Amino acid sequence: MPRLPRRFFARPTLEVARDLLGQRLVRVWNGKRLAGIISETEAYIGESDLACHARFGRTPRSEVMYHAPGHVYVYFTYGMHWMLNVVTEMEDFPAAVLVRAIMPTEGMPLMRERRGRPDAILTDGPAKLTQALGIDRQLNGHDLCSREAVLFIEKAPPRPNARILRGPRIGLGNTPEPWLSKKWNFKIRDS
DNA sequence: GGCCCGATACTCT
DNA sequence: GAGTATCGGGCCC
Repeated sequence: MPRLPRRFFARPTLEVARDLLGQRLVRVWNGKRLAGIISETEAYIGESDLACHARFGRTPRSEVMYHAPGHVYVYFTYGMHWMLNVVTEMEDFPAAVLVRAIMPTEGMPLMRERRGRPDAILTDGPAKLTQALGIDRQLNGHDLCSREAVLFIEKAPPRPNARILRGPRIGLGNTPEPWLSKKWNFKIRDS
């Protein structure tokens, strides 16, 4: 299956977040493929979105969100976790989709080694999947659409039985309304 | 299944 | 100095 082209990401963030569900996230590590089907995403859109890291404008951390669509924004949080985001919309407009969960399909032995936990909880959270795939600061700013990418997203066959659930974003804590309640979280529920 | 809590270090008003 | 786009362990159903 072909890789998603840059124009896929150069669209409204909510559309990208929804359409990323069911696609295959691939990490190439030492020539081996680690992959999984994206099953949960979340949109963060612009400086006015008070849950978005660009709410303070262009800073060293948020810089990558202002880059061209198809780049990857990887950030560190809670003193120990890495989060994977895909930059969307047009260059200089800061927006991204957080990948919150994947269903593992390839390279599970290495994922198990990295996680040291049961298969059922290998990649079912944003920090779990980065640990399983070996994604950290080194990949911040990486271009998913370049020929030499070691991280990219492949178009996967449609999932006819998949239902898409929408809800509020997770873990926003003190974020004020209306941002707290925006239904910008998307997930697949297979039936 | 659920709730509570500590770990941990980086970001920025 | 405060807050954080989380996880896992301990505990209780």
